[in-house]
Amino acid sequence: MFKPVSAKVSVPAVEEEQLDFWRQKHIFERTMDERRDGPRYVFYEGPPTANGKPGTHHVLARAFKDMFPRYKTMRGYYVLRKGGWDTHGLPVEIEVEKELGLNHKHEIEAYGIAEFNEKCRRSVFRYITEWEKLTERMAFWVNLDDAYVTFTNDYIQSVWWILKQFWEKGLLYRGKRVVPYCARCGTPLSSHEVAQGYKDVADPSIFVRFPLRDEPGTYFLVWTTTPWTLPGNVALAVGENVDYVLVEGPTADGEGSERLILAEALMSAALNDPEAYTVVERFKGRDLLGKHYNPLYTFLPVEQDYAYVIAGDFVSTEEGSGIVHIAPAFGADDMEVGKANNLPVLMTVDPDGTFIDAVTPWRGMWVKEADPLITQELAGRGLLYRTEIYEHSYPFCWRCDSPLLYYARDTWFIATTKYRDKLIELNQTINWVPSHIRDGRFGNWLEDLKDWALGRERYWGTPLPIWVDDRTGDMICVGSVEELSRLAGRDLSDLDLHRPYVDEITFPNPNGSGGTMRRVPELIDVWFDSGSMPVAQWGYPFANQELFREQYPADYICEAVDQTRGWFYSLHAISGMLFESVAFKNVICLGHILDINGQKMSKSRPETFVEPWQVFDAYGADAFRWYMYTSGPPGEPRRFSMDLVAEVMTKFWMTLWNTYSFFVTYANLDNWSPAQEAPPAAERDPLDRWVLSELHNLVRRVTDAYENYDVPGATRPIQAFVEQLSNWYVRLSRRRFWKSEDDSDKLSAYATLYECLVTLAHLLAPAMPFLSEIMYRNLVASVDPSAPESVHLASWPEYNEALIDSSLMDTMALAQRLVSLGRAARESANLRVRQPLAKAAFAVRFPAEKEALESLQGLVASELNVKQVEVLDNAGDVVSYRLNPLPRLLGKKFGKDFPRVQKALREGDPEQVTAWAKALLDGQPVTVTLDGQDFEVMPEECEVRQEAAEGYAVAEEGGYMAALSTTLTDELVLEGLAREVVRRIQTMRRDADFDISDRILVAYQASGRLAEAIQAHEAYITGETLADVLEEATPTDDGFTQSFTIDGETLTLNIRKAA
RNA sequence: GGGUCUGUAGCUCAGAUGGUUAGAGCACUCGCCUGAUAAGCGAGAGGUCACAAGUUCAAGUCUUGUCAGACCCA
Repeated sequence: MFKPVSAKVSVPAVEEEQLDFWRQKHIFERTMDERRDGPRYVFYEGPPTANGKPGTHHVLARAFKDMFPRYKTMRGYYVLRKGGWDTHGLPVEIEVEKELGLNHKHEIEAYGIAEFNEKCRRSVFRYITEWEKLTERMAFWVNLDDAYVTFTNDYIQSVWWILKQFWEKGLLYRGKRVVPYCARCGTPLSSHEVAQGYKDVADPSIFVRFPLRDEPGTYFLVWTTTPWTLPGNVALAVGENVDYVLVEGPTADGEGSERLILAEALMSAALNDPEAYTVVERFKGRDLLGKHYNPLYTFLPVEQDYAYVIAGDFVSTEEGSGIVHIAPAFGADDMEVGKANNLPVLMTVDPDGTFIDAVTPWRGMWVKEADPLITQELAGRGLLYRTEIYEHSYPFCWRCDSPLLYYARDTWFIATTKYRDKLIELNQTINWVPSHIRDGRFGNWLEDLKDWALGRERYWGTPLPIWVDDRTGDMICVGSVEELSRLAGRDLSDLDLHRPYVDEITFPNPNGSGGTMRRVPELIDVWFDSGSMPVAQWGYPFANQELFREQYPADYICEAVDQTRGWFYSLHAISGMLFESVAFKNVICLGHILDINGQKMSKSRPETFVEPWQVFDAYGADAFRWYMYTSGPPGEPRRFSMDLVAEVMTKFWMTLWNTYSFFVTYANLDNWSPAQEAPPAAERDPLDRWVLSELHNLVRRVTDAYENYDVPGATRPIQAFVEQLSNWYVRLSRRRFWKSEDDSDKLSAYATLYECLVTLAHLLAPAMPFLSEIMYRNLVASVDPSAPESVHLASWPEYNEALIDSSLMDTMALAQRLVSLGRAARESANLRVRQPLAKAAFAVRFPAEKEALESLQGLVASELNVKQVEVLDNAGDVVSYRLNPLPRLLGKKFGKDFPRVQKALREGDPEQVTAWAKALLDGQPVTVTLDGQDFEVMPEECEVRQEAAEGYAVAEEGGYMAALSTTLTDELVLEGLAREVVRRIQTMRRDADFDISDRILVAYQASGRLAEAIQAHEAYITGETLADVLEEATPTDDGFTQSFTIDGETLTLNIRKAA
């Protein structure tokens, strides 16, 4: 006996039961323990930060992370799933600053770095319980008890070790980098801080004349919105392929003429009075390269050559003049072309945002305040051409609201560019899903690789382990606590490796002749932390050397697509530079979750915001997960709402549940068990053979999809199969289960449906861990003591090629199509399905289909409730023909002539068409002659459509036709009425809440033809309704009584349970 | 400003290699069926396949451009 399964079910309740079972039996731990000798499959968990609540997008990522470890476990692999937490970085600091009401770095230092960092450490796990609850509830199996945590000394020490490897390879260096910088707060801002602070503002912008050194009276016309950067100017940039012009026009005072160089496309926008100028010469940007101009200012000494024209691919002809002023200290592009051309960096501004003393006219002045004064000063020298107001969006500090400056700071870099070719080469071996990421978003990023700016001037993070001699500048990179202890001359194994404690460690220069070594103030980028996890999660190389080797690199990782430049990159770069190996072999990049309107889901729009727990509580985790897998390609953004999960519930979860419930109900009634012998598959009913063929084909498809990391391919076909199983196989087989004789057909039906359900439980296990477990435990584990206790400990199913019969599958698809057409024909003639008809005739497209139809005629006949099924008879039933040449075949064959041939066949003379049609149906080729040219058409190249004669109800689609004979004999009418009576008794049984196996007594009173029908079909009616007695009698008060009118006849029925 | 991706019915999505009259599910209307079902079946309505040019006998599909959205970078 199986445990009874009610069709009514509370999904969250049954899922909670499974959670209890897994907890009590330690199933998750056992998925690893029992596979310990298996081959390794390695999954890396991209560490989330637990200082915010997990949301729907986390369910998405975790659902995708979970399925492959589960699948591979079922394939016999040992899959260690170590969790991890990302704990350092600015987002954590910002939370704590808010909490403490701190706004500036100096306030943090006044508060105390030790206390501040202690707050950070504690705040990291603020929502850890929420994360753990969510992870468990959705059944993401990852080991959180033994998770790696990036703030531990062991982790930091491994990161230090990596940095030291890079140091020894000469990859760590100090250089200048332009960063968005708030001068008032004295700190650079990270990109997400900058993104918060954009505002639309109107700034003054100016066009300035830069006089050519060798051509007096000629000027470059240059546009800028930041006059304060002009004292830092060292070059001008042009687009090499942009068209430029030299124009001549009047000077401002109208007393002479001057010559200006600017982009041709911008003449009308940039020139004061474009009509007044004439073009003297045209050239490309590249013709201007190297031309010198006289610098506007010379506040700082310069040794190398400068103040000439260079090429910049960022030069735009959308606005300005097409000639861009370059100040490497104050722009990222500027810095880059400056480096490339060996230009100086003129640092004219102090870190507090005021001009340095050397800039004498404006020394000590806040740069933005100096803007109008500089403009004035240029005007005084006749170099100002024009001023205007420019509206654009500009970033402001989100804390203090002052405008950010782009400002060059000294910082530490990793020379990733030295490994660029290696990283590109390694990337080619990674399987990216979707595949375009490899050479697109990620590949482009590697092509444009810049050195990794590693340093952060902050507090809560991994300290950069470089100590500098305060006298000689000698540097040491420390790679372990042991090494630091040795240098400091004392045991530091208990030292907290964070600031401020690590800053307090100083020591004399080990070369004996220097001063004191002190740590540099920087921390490192948190992305370096998470990218180090393949090594640092094990504390390698200080511990777990074996484990590391066995768990590197990862077979599979999965995160959202924004990690392309985040974790995916940091993993890849560190791994490539450290080991010249990839860190991961397969990766799925997920698109983002959007709300139902296609906008980013936000709590500020509560009507479209969905919390994960709402979904778990309403529909459970399986339906939630299933939606994520099946709703579209993984890399695409997906819209999300409760209703979409509800659809999964009714269309898939419930359909499968009820098929399962149906099976268990009848198997228990019949005392069936899987131990009972059933006929071999080949000897079973065609319906059984068909569904088994579909099943084994499904196993093949799903397995292939899993092997290719194709998630929709591993899930959507299961849904389609379940639909077929429920609405075709079970619906058509129902009678086989409730026939009372224990014959071999019934055993075949049970064995077939059982195999389908058990196989489905396995195929679904990685995607729907709950429902698959419920089914498996009841159908398998409860009856077979030797079977694994959980489906997640079981083996993945194998398919049997011999059972896959593609012609049977085609045949069944044809039968379904013809039945559907037959129903449409009934509809058109208003013939209800309960009314039996004498005949259904079909037109099919190919001779093979004729045989197929014949092999399933019983099934088609019973579905359509007709006595006879046949293929249309050309002689009698068909009145006309139409021809439909098939473009796929004939288009290629006839090329340009195809449209003419097509027209001739489709719209030709009816007599000719009939002759052609008959020939084609006989398998003969026909020849179409057009303008003396012959075109031979083979039977398979042209479809023949047939139209039925009078007396048929007809429906047609795509070359197929169903024709139902509409003539009703007395006999058919009586049979139809008997079915009406059966249906009404069945409805009454159900309304009376009888058990499906209860036997009943029926009394009736009926008029005319109804009475006749009941008498004629008494055995049929009693058999269908489990009636012991069917007698004409006056209804008593006993039992249930109801009256009906059917086709004008009256009927009163009384039913009660038999004793 | 640059890169990658996307745009097919009111909604969610399918539509190798160009080829018949562009499909499914949901939702809506009408009808049917029901000893498993939160169900099932049939019909109706709903599409200038974002737009425009081009290649081709033939374009949702290929090319180019434009527009819109998402993400990343600047």
